[in-house]
Amino acid sequence: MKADGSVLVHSDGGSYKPLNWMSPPATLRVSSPEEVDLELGVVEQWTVQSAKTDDRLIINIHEKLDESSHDLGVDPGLIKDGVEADLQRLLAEQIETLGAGYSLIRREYFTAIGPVDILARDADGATVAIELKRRGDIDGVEQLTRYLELLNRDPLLAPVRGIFAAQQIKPQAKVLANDRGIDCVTLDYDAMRGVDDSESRLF
Amino acid sequence: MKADGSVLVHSDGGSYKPLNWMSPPATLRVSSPEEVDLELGVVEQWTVQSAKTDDRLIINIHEKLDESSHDLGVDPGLIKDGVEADLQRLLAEQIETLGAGYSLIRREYFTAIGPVDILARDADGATVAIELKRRGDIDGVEQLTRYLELLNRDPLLAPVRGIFAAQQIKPQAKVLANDRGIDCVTLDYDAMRGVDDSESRLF
DNA sequence: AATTCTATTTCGTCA
DNA sequence: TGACGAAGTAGAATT
Repeated sequence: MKADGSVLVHSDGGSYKPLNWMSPPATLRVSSPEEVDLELGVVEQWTVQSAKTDDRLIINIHEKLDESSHDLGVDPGLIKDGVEADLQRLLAEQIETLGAGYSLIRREYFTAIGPVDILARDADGATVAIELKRRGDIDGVEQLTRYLELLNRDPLLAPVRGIFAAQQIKPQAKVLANDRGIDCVTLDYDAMRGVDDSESRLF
Repeated sequence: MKADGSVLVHSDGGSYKPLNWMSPPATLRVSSPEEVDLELGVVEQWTVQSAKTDDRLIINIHEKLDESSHDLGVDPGLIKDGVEADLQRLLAEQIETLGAGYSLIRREYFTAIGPVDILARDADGATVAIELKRRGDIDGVEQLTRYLELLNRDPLLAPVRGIFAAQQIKPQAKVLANDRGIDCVTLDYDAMRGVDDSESRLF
């Protein structure tokens, strides 16, 4: 039973799909043989009632092997690493994708308002801040703009150019970026991964 | 962890789908900080390796709240009740679906070689054995044939006719049934359920 | 918020 | 056993 009232009935094998279940939100009512007339051999009956619909899951428990409950606190949610992070790693490794003579300064360059995805140097030695997104939207351009304002106040770095790199850039974002003097680069993830994987391929 | 080596990582909410998992068959290797250099705060690392592919799921465990293991024996598998059982209950209640003057003797009439789904009496008082299937296949006809042979040896019941009832009957099964003098009846589950539900409907 | 589309899908059915 | 489609799909991306 999960904190939201959902209940999963699993077998001791097979896939991740339960034999049966009740989706949240739901409430559990436990009945003992003293309260309710249960089938012989049933020590407890669980009635899991969906809060939204009239669906209910009724579980007859014949034997209890173990019982324990733990408050796991607020669910931090699943953070999927691997897509944007991969893209960042690949671009850092293949920084010359952006142009000949580019060199990496560092990934995740921390600033007061957050980390810049990639900080690099172009062929002329000028600093370049790169914002990476899987899909390039206006939000990303705004974010990069804020970083650029901040970085350009640092005399050791200024002047800092911006590059907005994504697998796909929305027309609106492209217009906004150009308006602010930010270059746009469309990345070919498959090609980049191909270059990266070449050494581990069999043929 | 299930008996087949599969591992599910669940959050304390959300649906039945795990945050991450490894499908069976798989093997688990547990590493402690003494054996392997683990990140700070990680007390144990689980490596779940798929037996078929090179996929592996690596889990860093930061805190153990509880740990227990139970041998649940051979998985009896999921038996879905409600479809064939429902059909049997409905037909027993609406036995006249088979013809005017039919009456129920009993459901699940036990014999030495297994239970006959429904035993009834027709308008002429003759005994009728009914085999129910969702989809009528040759197997079902064979099964009913065996029951009929047995039942017809009982002088109190003989002669016993057979009816093969299903929502859908395969042409091959129909031919075989006719050849053995067994009648075929196609059942309309929705219509039968409609009749049954009429009293519990709001309008 | 509603809709469309993908999935380490899983699971059943049919050929 | 493999192909094909449905799922109480779930979950993400898009409108």
